[in-house]
Amino acid sequence: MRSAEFDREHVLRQAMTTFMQHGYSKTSMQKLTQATGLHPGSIYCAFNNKKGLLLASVEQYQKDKNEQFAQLCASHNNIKSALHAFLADIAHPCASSEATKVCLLTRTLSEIDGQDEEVTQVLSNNLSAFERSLESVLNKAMDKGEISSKPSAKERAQFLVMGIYGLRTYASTGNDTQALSRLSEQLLEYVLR
Amino acid sequence: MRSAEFDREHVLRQAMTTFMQHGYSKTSMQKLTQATGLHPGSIYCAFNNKKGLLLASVEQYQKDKNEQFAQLCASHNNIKSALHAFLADIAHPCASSEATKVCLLTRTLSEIDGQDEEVTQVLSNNLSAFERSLESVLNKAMDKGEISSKPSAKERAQFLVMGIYGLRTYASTGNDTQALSRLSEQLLEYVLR
DNA sequence: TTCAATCTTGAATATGCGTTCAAGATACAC
DNA sequence: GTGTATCTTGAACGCATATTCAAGATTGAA
Repeated sequence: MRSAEFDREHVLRQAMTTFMQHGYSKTSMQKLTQATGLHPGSIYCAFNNKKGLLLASVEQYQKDKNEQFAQLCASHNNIKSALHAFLADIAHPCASSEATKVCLLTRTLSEIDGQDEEVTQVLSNNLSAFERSLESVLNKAMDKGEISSKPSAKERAQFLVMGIYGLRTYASTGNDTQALSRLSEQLLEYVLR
Repeated sequence: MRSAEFDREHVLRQAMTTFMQHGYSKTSMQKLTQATGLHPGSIYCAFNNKKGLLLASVEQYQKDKNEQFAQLCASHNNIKSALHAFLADIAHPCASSEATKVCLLTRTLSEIDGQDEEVTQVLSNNLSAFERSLESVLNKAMDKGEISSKPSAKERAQFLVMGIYGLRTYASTGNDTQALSRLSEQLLEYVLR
């Protein structure tokens, strides 16, 4: 026997960055071999094809984002400061030109829309899973009496998710940092009203 | 002499629909020749290249959207019903599977991001022009005393635009019509607060 | 040390793409 | 009616792409 030589997580993080930077279709296999250090044959052996590598990258992305979010929640003792930090983490890179300014899930979903049912499903599922995890955080805040129960956690979570999508797109139309942070504030104010 | 035989506006509307349906890079010249009825040579003669056809389509799209918006504003006597109708026009196709469910400007911007400076500029300019026209409508509503002047027209317009971007992305994650119209309501409520 | 199982390598393949261009068709001026 | 300027046509071109595969390299067990 002989085991694979590459570090799967490392490869997937390099791949996801490349996908975020150039989008799915403009990320050529050549770019992927350069970014990951793997040769075409190895990629095809480990992930079937380009789409397989995308799906594996998406899985890794979601895993990383979930961990980040859990840590962020653990390090704040009230929902307002937690979500404030969360939105700042989104808005700040948005105004920069880093690859991480976009969301792998929404960018790919928008690009792939109507082209591949499987990828669309996976992305949608991951996005709604994250909405539910926001909902659960809001529910906990209700239990602790930090926010009222009148607009339900679900409604709040939906509006927040919509706002995040909007923020990201808004940021891509030109980096008005001032407006972006003002919009984040207003969004948070409304969600925690 | 001899004049061109095709109807430019018709051709551009067919092209823009194709671009909205498949995205820029997956819209092949073959698809465009089928959709427009023009042969490759004619397209290259009239629009230089694929990118030129995109830019011309974007111009036509913006012109059409501006006309629609002006008519919509003219047919409502208060801002609330006007914007309500406007959001409904956005949200309803979003929940369907028509090509018009996406916005040519944002979809293309997201796909092209970081690849072509000229297209990025044109799209961003068009989007902020539309934000300003929303701002102007809000200003008129202030003059008529329909809304207070406290959150400025600019701030309201920015939040509304962010919300529209968010609505569109939210819609693309799965067509929960119920949630979509509820989100529209909340958005409107907050913008006209 | 030997051998076979497995992984790595990267050139080769087939396909689809945007673009060009020379030949043919057409319309208008005279 | 004739000539010419212009438009239309679509086959052909070069290029980039995703994918394959057979040869070479490496591992670990016997």
